[in-house]
Amino acid sequence: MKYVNVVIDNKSDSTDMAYTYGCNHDDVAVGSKVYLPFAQGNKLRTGYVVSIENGVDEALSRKLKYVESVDEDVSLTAEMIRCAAWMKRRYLCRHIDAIRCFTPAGERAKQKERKNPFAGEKGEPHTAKELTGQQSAALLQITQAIEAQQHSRFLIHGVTGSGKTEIYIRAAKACLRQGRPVIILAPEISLTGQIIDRFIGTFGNEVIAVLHSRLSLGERYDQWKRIRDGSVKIVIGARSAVFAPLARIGMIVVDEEHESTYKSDHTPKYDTIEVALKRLQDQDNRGVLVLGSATPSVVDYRRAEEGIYRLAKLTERYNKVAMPRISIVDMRQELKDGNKSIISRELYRAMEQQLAAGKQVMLLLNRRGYATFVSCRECGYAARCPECGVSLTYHKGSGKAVCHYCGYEEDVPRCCPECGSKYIRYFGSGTEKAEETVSALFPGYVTERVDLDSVKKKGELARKLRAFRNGKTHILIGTQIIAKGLDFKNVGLMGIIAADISLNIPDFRSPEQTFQLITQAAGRAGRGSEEGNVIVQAYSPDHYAIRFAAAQDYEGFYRTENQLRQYMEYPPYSDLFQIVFTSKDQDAAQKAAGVWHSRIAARMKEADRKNLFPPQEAYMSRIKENYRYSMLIRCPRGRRKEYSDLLEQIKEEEKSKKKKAYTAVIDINPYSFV
DNA sequence: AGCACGCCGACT
DNA sequence: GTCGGCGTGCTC
Repeated sequence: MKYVNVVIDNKSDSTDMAYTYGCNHDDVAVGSKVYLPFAQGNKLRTGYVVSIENGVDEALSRKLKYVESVDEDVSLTAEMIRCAAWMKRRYLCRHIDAIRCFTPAGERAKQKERKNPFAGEKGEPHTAKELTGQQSAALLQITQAIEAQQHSRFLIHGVTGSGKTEIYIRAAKACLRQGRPVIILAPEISLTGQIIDRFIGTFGNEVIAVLHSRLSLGERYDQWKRIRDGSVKIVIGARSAVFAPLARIGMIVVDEEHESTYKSDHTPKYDTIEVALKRLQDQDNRGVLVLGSATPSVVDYRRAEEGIYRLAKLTERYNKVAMPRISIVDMRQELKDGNKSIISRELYRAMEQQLAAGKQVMLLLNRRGYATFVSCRECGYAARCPECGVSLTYHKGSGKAVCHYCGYEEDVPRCCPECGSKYIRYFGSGTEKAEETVSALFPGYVTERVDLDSVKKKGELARKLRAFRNGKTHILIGTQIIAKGLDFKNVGLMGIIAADISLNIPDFRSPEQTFQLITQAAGRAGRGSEEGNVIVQAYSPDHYAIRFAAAQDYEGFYRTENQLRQYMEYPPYSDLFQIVFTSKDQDAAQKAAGVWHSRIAARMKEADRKNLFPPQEAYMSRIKENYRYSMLIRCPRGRRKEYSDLLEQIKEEEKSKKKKAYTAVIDINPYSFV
């Protein structure tokens, strides 16, 4: 007889703990999925074994119940259970929510036979390319680490077209030689076709599982089983593929590591790179982490500087293709010269020229988020919080400009405080008109728009991209969706309509995101043999993010941004904890936020109170009939445990409360603050 | 979260 | 009597 500690799979906060059961099944182990009686009634519930004990005390043994059966089909490994326990603490989520990340979706469909969706895919036949000196040097370090079977971490900083995929493939080969599987993560699997083709071409589809959002529940389950049973050696997928049921993982690659999609926005709100690191550090894996990006996040580049990652730089492009030419258009000057259109004269001329020469044009409309900011079209002034440095957000109701971090607010000025101009506006809307404007300006050419609204229908995105690839569409207007990873040979020009939109989103990362966006977008132009052109339109063309992006100077941008982060105490020099309170009852949400605020304050040392920002009504204050209040805590570097313990204690106290009229959701280092 | 218990009013 | 409404409290 064994005694097993089990986490029950239900949706309650108050049962978020391990319960001890007796178990007479020999095959039970840490990670086993078990069926057992729980609470009243004799219906069987599901649970997962998180630890095993030799005995229990007398009081416990009196109320002990027994595990009814063990489901060997879908049991997890001890390594997964260790990772889930770590996630529970790190992201302050329920234990079962962390465990569920590792379990197969779509079990209900598991009886049915389904075809293997990749069967018959040939992929691009692998042609071994000659590596550049820089590629060889990076690869050598990585393969040495793989062969030593030691945990280590790499950050590959490689410009677009420098051949990162080739390194991933050869490193994967080294892993497979050791008999160890690999995980390849990509920000969005629909844009990863070329990488998948090359992997299938190299390794064959029998050993590869591609996980993507279009898989049905049944297909998902089948893939999970293939991976768990050991026939799959390479898993390719978006962030959730980091939970793939592999044993002895040799390597996890995180391609385009700076992308925000690696941060989950659902519970648990995990950071994929942190989870990958945790799994690879485990004694059962001891694998290698490889991050790759042309524009590494400031946080990760700093870690490389500190020696937490080994840095490999790839500065040469394959075939010595020239980097694109980036020019900046000062939109303030356009206005002064009487051009009120969203298309500058320079962009118009360049489009005309490229289209006449038979080239295609892409226009990027980075209409991100819902927040509108206050800015002056004449001098580029944008209202910012004097304390937090982030853009102030315009609130229609009160007519005030508000800081989403600390709650600072001021009246929206009637004219610009810098130059006195009356052209001070609430920016952020009106960009929908771009398609209309462009179609009107270029009536002889076919224009299409690609954004989340226009490609909701299945297959719509693929159809539009195909039309552009075939040359049926001449001008493609789109949101971020078109800036990433796509590879069109005939694009002669990429125009960024309003770079200030991403520069002024109310987030400390806005300069970083702007730099990344311009750099990534620039990578879309001139993928063929010729040099590409990029035009960046901005009202604040002198901003360092835009200047360094145009100069294609990552290091310069990083040094400036890193200094600012240090000065302002933003990540990597702190972690930001966000707590969002939601309730159908506005009063209850507001009250809860106030109660948490004073409780946290009471537990903090006086010197730390400056890191606790007062709760405020969330900008999207009513989503689906719920009222939302949010609160931000800045956790200084090195004190993460202390701060999360504090929050865990408050969560624990709340758990025992009779009934709650609100829900509190904690997000560690969130990607959106609105 | 479920589910049962129990305390109350309404109905055979 | 006893059926069922939902408020309360517990789950190894």
